[in-house]
Amino acid sequence: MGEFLAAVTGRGLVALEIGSDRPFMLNALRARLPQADLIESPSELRDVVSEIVRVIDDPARQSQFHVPLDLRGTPYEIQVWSMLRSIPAGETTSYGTLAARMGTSDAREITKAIAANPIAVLVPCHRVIKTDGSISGYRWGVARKRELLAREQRGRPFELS
DNA sequence: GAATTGTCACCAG
DNA sequence: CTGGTGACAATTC
Repeated sequence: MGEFLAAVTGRGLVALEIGSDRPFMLNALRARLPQADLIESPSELRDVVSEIVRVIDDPARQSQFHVPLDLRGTPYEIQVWSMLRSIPAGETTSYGTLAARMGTSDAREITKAIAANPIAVLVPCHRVIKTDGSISGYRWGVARKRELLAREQRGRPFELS
């Protein structure tokens, strides 16, 4: 899937990026949290990383605990991200459906909020696809979105029409 | 699948 | 204000 970059604050996980260029990802992180003093400490992230690995490796199995998330965004974005977290593994929704649940008819408002999601996988924005069922875009590459969905579908292959 | 059209918040100029 | 632009949607071939 590529390299993962996880970052936590005192409140919880604040970023989870996927990519291939470590220095570039670090720069992006610094750009997003200019005030932050970055400390590399793999040992302190051990629990977080193990949960991420578990969610990716075996999405069907419910994860044993939840890493607290330090969601930073507009209230609207945070509300959208919370909805995403209620989508179970193996299921998908469309932008339009979420829009309706938020009371707007414009799927693009939702799209923007979702696209701003800083926490890959644990905020499952990859479970949102187009109304016709086709895979839409993904900040971290459509190929990764497809891979994540394929892994989640694998756990429940008989629900595919 | 691909192409076309409708549509609208957002942003740069 | 104008024009370009989307992690969209509905329709059509």
